[in-house]
Amino acid sequence: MPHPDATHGDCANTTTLYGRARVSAQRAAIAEVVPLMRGAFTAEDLHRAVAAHTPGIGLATIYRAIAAMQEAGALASVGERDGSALLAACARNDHHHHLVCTGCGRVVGIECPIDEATLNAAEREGHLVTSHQIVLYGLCSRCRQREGA
Amino acid sequence: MPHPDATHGDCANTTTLYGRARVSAQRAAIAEVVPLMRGAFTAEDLHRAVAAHTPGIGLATIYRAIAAMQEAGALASVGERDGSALLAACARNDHHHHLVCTGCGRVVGIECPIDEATLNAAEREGHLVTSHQIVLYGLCSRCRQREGA
DNA sequence: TCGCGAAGTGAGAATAGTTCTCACTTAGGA
DNA sequence: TCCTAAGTGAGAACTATTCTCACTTCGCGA
Repeated sequence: MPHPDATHGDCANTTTLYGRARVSAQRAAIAEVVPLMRGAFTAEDLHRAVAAHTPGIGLATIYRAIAAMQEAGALASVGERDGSALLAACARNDHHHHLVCTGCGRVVGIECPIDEATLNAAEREGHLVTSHQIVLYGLCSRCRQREGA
Repeated sequence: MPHPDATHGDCANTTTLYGRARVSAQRAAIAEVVPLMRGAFTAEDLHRAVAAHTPGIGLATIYRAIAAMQEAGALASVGERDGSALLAACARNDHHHHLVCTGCGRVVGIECPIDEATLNAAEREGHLVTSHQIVLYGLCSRCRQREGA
């Protein structure tokens, strides 16, 4: 049951997040919360966070919104924690990957670290690479500074 | 209940596959089947294949062996299919990654496609990369030839 | 050869993340 | 105002994986 007084539809942000999918009040609420999530989060984390703003929102709605956002490239899966998928919001729309900070859990978007030439090495072996999935693990700049201090 | 007449323990192959873990008859049977698996496979696929040689082997045993082999680096997770984890046998022990062929499902071990210099770019932004996980998707040499033909 | 403790096993119950179903509501175009 | 497609909440269903339990086996020292 979409909340009657929530904003929806014409929000520029949400159209980016959901692609061409219809944007209801619930999805708009989710779209507002996602960029505020710190680091990688699970579907349940997101449900809790959204429910704080929009009480009564169903878990199924969360999963449906996640699927729509993943399809639109606004959300990425960056591994798993305790058996549930870890998600991260994508602030950028271009081709990029993620660095998951093992210190604070924050997820940072980074340039694609695959060198074209190196990628061609696979081609020299006869393979044709059409897509790839990369997750880097390490320390973000903040945690690194904190460790150094 | 380990099968009384199965070989175990002193198989050079299995010690590589399981690291320092104890190698029972069941695990030896699994170790024999894993290299024969074509392409990526699920735990259930492996269970079926092993059960053909060793009837009655439990699914829990399969999962335990998978965990041991992953720890030993003999088995890698290369994504998922229909909600279950996709696994691939690692023929090599050095640092490498996998190309999952979208044509035949075969998994090929490939050199790490991350250029040191490019990886350092993340470092220039202040991040410290300690590990990474890469899966490439595309066509293996065989499928590419078949498509070209 | 025996005894002992650690580790592996099969069966199946338990857990939990995710998906599906259903009746209903809403958006938006004609 | 209708009509249709799509979204919603609730909760059941599904299913991959883990856990528990009683038992067996291995490895090693005496």
